[in-house]
Order: sequence, then C-alpha cells, then structure tokens
Amino acid sequence: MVTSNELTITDVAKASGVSVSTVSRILNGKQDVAKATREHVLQVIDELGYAPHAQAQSLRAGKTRNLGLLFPLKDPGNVPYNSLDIEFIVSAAAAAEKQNFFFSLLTASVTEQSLLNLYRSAQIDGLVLMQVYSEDWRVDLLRKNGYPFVMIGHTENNEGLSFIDLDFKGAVIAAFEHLIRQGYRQIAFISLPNKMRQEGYGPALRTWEGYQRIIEQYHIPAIYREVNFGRQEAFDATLALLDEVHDLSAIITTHADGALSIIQALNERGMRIPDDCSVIALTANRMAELTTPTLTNLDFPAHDMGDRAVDMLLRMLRNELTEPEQVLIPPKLILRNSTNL
Amino acid sequence: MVTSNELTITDVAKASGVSVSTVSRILNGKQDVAKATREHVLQVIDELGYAPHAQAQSLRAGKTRNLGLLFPLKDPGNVPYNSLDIEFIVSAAAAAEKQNFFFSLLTASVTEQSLLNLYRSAQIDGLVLMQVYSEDWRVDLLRKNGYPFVMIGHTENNEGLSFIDLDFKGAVIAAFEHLIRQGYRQIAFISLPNKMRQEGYGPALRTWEGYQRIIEQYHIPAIYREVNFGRQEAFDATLALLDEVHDLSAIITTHADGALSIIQALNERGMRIPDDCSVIALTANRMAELTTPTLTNLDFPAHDMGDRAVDMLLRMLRNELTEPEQVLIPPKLILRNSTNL
DNA sequence: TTGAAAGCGATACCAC
DNA sequence: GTGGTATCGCTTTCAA
Repeated sequence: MVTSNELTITDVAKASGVSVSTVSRILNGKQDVAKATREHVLQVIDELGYAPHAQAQSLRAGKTRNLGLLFPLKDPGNVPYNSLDIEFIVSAAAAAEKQNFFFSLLTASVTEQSLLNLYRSAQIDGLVLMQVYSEDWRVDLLRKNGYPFVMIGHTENNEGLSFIDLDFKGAVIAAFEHLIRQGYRQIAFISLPNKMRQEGYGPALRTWEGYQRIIEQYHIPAIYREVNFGRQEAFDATLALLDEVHDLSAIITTHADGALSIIQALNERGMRIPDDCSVIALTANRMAELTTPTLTNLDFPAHDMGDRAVDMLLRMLRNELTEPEQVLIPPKLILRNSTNL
Repeated sequence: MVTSNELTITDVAKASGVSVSTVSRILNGKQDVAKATREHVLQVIDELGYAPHAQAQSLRAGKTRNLGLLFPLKDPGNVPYNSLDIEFIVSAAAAAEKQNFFFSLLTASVTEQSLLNLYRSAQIDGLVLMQVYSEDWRVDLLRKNGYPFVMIGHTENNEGLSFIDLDFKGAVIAAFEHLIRQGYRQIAFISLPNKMRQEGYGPALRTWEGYQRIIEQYHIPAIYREVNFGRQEAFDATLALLDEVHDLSAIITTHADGALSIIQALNERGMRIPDDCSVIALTANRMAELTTPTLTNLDFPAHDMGDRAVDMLLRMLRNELTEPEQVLIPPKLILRNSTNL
C-alpha cells in the first residue's frame, strides 16, 4: 500500500497521463469522459490512495459542507447537562453525516461578532440553534442577515423561521389534567428557574403558561417552586414542599433529571411513590425507565428532534424549503410506575 | 450596520486604499505596518464587517484547524449512550474551541478508506479516538501513516502513542478490596458483555483481568454475569443472580448506567441497599449522586479526560510533544450510600 | 473527449 | 512600510 501524503489532483493527472481537468471531471462523476480513461484514472486514484482536498473544493464551490450546533456552556467544567442534551447533539451529528456534512459542536458562548463570523468566514453553511429564548438576539441577528439556520425551540415572532419544538405548554397541561381527572388536587409543580422565565427562556416561559392555565381553569391550589438546576436544589425544594403542604399527593416537574432528586427526597421522607405521592416528569424516556420506580413522563423525543432539525436545515440549504417549516410536537404522556393506574 | 455578504480581502483593500498584502499583514498582526495604516484598515474592516475566509486561510496554510472525535454509533436511533459519553464529547469540544479549533463530532462508523480520507482530504488535523480495542485496526492504520491522533483508551502495544485512560483493572480491584476488607465475600460482578471482551474492547478486557486477579488472590467465589447493554439486561441479570446466590451481599458493576437497573432489581426483590446488598458502580459522579440511594462509585473523570485528550492532541499538532504522553488515571473510590461505612 | 488557463480568498516572498 | 505576484488544490469555462 502506498502511504504517501499530500497527494494532489496534479499528481493523479501526471500518474495517469491525463490532464487535471479530466481527473476533476472523473472525480465529480461527469459523463463526458471516455470509459477507458475513467477506469484507468480511477484505478490510479485507488492505487495512490488519493482523496480530494476538501477545503480546496469548498473554496472553489463557495460552500463549506459544514454545519454547526450551538450548545453554549454557561459554566464549562460544571455543566448542567441533562439526559436530553446528548440525544440532541448525537442525533444532529448523525443526521448531518448521513448527508455528507461535517458537524461541529460549538460550546463557546457567542457574541454578535463571533456569530456573524461563523458565516462570514465560511466556517459553516448553516446553524442549529438550541436554548432559544422568546426574544433572542441571535435569532434576530441571523434573520436580519439572511443566514440559514433552524431552531430547536422557537421565539415569540417566528415569521419566516423554521423550527422544531416540543409543545411545552401542552405538555404541562396534559400532565396536570391526567392527575386532575383522577381526582388529585394537591399537586406541586417543580419548574425551571424563575430567572430563566424572566429572561424569556422558551420552555421556562411556556411551561409556566401551561401551569397558569391549569390553575385558573381547575381552581387547584398553586403549589409550586421554581428551582435552579442541581441535585441539591431540586432535593431541597421537594423537602420544603412536603413540609409546607402536608397532604401533597403528586409532583409534576419540568426538570429533566430533577425527577431523580425528587424521588430521593420522597424516599428520605419515607413517602411511597406513587401511593403517597405520584410523580410526573418531562424527561427522556431512557431516563424515565431507569429510575425506581420508573417514571411516568412526558415523551421528549430529543433524538428525533435533532434529526429533523438537521434535515430541515439541509433542505433549506438546498433551497428545497420554499416556505418556513414549523413543527410543534404534541404532548404525549407515557404511563409508568410513578403514577397510579 | 452593513450586512453585505461575501466580502473578501480585496474589498477591504480597495475600501481602505491599500494593497491586499497590507491588509493581510494587519489581519495577521505583523508588526511592519505603519500605525496609522493599521488603525485605518482595522476601522474599515470593522465598518464593513469583514471576516477572513477560513477555508482559504486553511488552504494556504496547509492546516485545517479542525479536530475530529470518533464516536461511532453502532445502532443510531437506539443508542446505548451512557452518562459518561456526553462528558467526553462536550469537554473535548470545549477544549478544542478554547484553542480556536473547530471540533467535529463523527458518529458514522469508519472504514479504512474513510478514516484515511479524513486526513488526506484535509478535513481534520488530528483525531481523538474513543472506544479503543486492545487490537485496533484504526490505531494501527493511523500509526502506520503517521497521522496525529490521541486515544481515550489504549491498546495492547502503545509504543509511540499518546493516550489518556482510566485504570480499569485497578478500579475493579479497588472496588472489590474495599468490600473484602470489610468482610464481604458473596460479591457479584456484573460486567460488560462477553462479546466485547472477546473482541478485545479495552475496558471489558481490563476490568475482567482485575476481576480474575481478585478471584485468585482472595479466593472469593466467582459470581458474575457478563451482560449486554440495556436496562432489561442488567435488571434480569441481577434477578437471576439473586435467585442463584441467596446470600449475595454486594454487587459491583462496570455498567455505567446499569447500576440504575440493578437498584431497580434489588428493590423489586425487597432488598435494602446497602443493608441487604451493597452496590458499587463504575459511573459518572453526576449519576452516582442522583440515584436512590446515592451510589458508591469509582470516580470516572470523563470531563477531565476529554479535556486533557484534546489538549494533548493540540500539543502534538504544535510539535510540543517530544515524546508520547501516556496517562493512566488511578482508581478512586467515592463512598456514598449504597455501601456501609 | 480532452487540455489549458482563469479564479476561488488568502499568505508570503521579493522588490521597491 | 508597502505593493505585486506566485501559490495552496480544485472546478469550470473555453478551445481544440
């Protein structure tokens, strides 16, 4: 096997006694090449172990064949990952690769400058945005500049934008209605940090809206805590709720992995799940199946969402998306052992 | 704000009335430029919103400033992620970005061709390899071709190679010795699939070696199951063990998230942890803190490992690594509530 | 069916 | 201190 490096199309041309143009045509599968020439050159390419220089091709083509996923880490080193994140990331990566795109994971927090420069400096053709806020300067900026991107999440004004998101409001409503229908009324809501809601973080905002709607419509008592990320926070909040509301009979949470801490707290107080207290979480199915007891959860098809987001973006780049595609996934409750019936 | 696209260095040169060379010098921070010129050009660049074309720079420089992480998915769509994987991925991405490298997540399974082509086609400067086998054709191939890479994991013959890995053998030994020292003898070992060991998957192999060593040295009964990934598998294996060994007093597992299923199974049988049965797992600290009860675990500093692997690779690319760097992280047992004392 | 040459956007050498 | 120009590897007219 020949192991030499740094082969160029010129080397291939020389080695096969044809011109560079001809080699290029063959590489690009053009049809106007004599069969014999093609076969010969392909064999030379194979023997030499030549592969075309991707960056040179990109430069020439004016496209990078690179996608980016913005996954900003607020505090690298101590990251509030949850079990959903890896599904988004890996599924998006796989989807991009399937269509021969490179996929870059971008974890640094972006500035207006650095965001625009991703496109201007031709590092990427398009972007998947996560952690989208209701008013999101990144979205405004990209829209204004006409740069291609899709969101996992959505903003207040989504005119002209493509996205895929879970119906968070509907999800919370579905969870509550399930319990209310069974006669539960003392239901606590453990939700995302108040700060995130104030800042307009989509899921924080919309789960809250769902909760308000439930409170008003069914006149159940407003028992809730908006808690920060972290095991201890969810744990403490649960204990505090149990102290405060002695006849608490269920907890619904939008903290993906916080459900685990809630279970810990209930155990700590000797409360049996679901007999003394039911639990419903908005978390990955994978995680919901691993807890003891298994969790009744709102389906969160993160894998599917990542996959579809990238697919959407690629169609956009190919101009196959004549109008914006906006997908809101309806809530789906999956019953397991943390609730009765 | 000017939002025009597709600006080139020539546009900047024209707009500021200097030559392309001068703009290039300024972009690259060379010192032989008049202060006035520099300031003027920088201002023009700012006004125009110009950013140099990364691919063109790469082409010229002969370097891509791209790193790749190989994270092959055997069965996309139904992926056996565990809580460690995201830490590897995200920490590696963050480390690359910190040094201004793009970071690509590669989930497709590679062939000899496609692996070499990553380098030949100049898509990446270097690679981080995960899921390394004791005999690993990828490693052999890259070594033979002299392509830069580092491993998270290691092979049988690591001559000339750089890697960072956990001391899996030592970890298993540490876990057993901890229990044996306290008088436990009926300890079950729930380990990685036999198939992976046969295939020479590093962690499967070395945890097994650790176990053999313990069996021989302490003459404890060989109670073990090599189980496939998946909730059900670990769950069933645990139940089977409990049926088989009535005085089972502890379980040690190398299945990162399998510990959760083991807990489920013990609960199912009404066994209290740790009083009736202790559990020690080789899993992420983050996960160990979330279970009920919290898990005594072998520290698995995945975040740190991803970070250091990329750092190693970047030093290699800068030729700062005069000789191979081989890091084996010593085992560290973190006591929590799934064991006594 | 094939080849020569221009050009993608940037850098660096060599003049001046 | 500054500008002209060859060059990185490839694709694509345009001619032959």
